[in-house]
Amino acid sequence: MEKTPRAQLDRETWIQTALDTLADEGVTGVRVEVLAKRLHVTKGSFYWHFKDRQDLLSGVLETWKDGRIRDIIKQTRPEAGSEEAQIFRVIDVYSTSRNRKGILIELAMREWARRDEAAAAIVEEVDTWRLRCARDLFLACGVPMHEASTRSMLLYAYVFGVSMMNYEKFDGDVARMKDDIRALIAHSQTPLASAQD
Amino acid sequence: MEKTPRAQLDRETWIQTALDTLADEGVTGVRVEVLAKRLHVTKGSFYWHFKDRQDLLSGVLETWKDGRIRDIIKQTRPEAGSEEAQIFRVIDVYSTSRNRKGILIELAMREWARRDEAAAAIVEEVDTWRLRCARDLFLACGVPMHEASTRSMLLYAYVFGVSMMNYEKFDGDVARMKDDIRALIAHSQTPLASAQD
DNA sequence: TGAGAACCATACGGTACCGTACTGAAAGTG
DNA sequence: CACTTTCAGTACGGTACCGTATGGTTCTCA
Repeated sequence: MEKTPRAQLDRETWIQTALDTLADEGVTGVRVEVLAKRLHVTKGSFYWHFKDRQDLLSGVLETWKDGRIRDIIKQTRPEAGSEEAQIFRVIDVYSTSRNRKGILIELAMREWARRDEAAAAIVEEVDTWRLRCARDLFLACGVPMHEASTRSMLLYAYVFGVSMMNYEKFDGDVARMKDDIRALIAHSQTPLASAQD
Repeated sequence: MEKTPRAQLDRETWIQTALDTLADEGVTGVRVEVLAKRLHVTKGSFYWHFKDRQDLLSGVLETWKDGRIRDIIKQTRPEAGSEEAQIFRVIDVYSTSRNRKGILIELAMREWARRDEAAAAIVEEVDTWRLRCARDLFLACGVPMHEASTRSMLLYAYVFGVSMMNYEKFDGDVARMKDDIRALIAHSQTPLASAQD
């Protein structure tokens, strides 16, 4: 991940390392000298590429925003007939244990946004894109406008919320519960059909 | 809130101040000298009441756990006939902008739990209590077991998730959406009835 | 009232950061 | 080959913490 002892670093490498650290430790954990140690250089390098720590953090925000918006557009690109599968996929991206790093970054960004105006603006922009794209999928499924808005909101609140819970000791069949919840969010009128078998 | 210049402090006061700071700044923000400044004393006081910073943090965890479990038990105490109202109330406690401080502490605890075993264990214990109590409410409404588990899980994932989102720019009628989501989570088979009017 | 306990202040050493100034090396360019 | 640009290292001052040691108050109660 971070070998190549003699290659020159660039802004992008620093930002990626900052994102890794952000996932593990939160914003307060992305510190100049810590990143430098992770990259096996000294901070002399850092202050060549960045004005100061805030400059790095701004770069992190931009990089994250661009990536998230690009991803959501790709995932919800119109594909007539497979809209429901796309909805399922959007749910799975952040609610299954795959993509653990993405989930951790997501949570760290929101923690950051609670205490920083700039981060809050970025998260709001990303959330708005996601909600609109998900709503369009519901609309393409024939769901009326207001209900489409409501379901996309429930969808994202659920995926972010579930990634924050510790439910291991609650119920053995978590997988089945998650399937049922996914169906409840995505389907229209007969939720929890699988609860009857 | 913190006047009374000559009153003696006790453990409880320090822990409450720590909880306030936790809500605002997260765990990394509860620092001994910062709390001391907030209480207008020096850390000489702190180290009389606590062995070290970790001792305080353990106290915070215990205090929070006890309060949350007491609250959830009170809120879900069997009241024949008003189970649905109780479910609504459980949703509202953490998904409306009232109780802002409680929500912030909740989020900070989960952030903490991601990086600390002890905090994770406490959050898991609290979550398990809440999920079980909510499930019992659904059972009292006549919902079958597995569906009751599923709905209580969706309930908490939603309330914690929505408290983390920035959706102001998405849809004007957030209040109506929240009502519909609440109905979708709580009611059985005809969700989003209000979407038809 | 005087001895001890309870509580807080002061002062200190140690660590982990940020940001700056300056030096040094390597790589590109005429 | 000089010469410049691009990058990284070293060294420094400053701040904000943690935890300890020790001393000073104020309260309690025999």
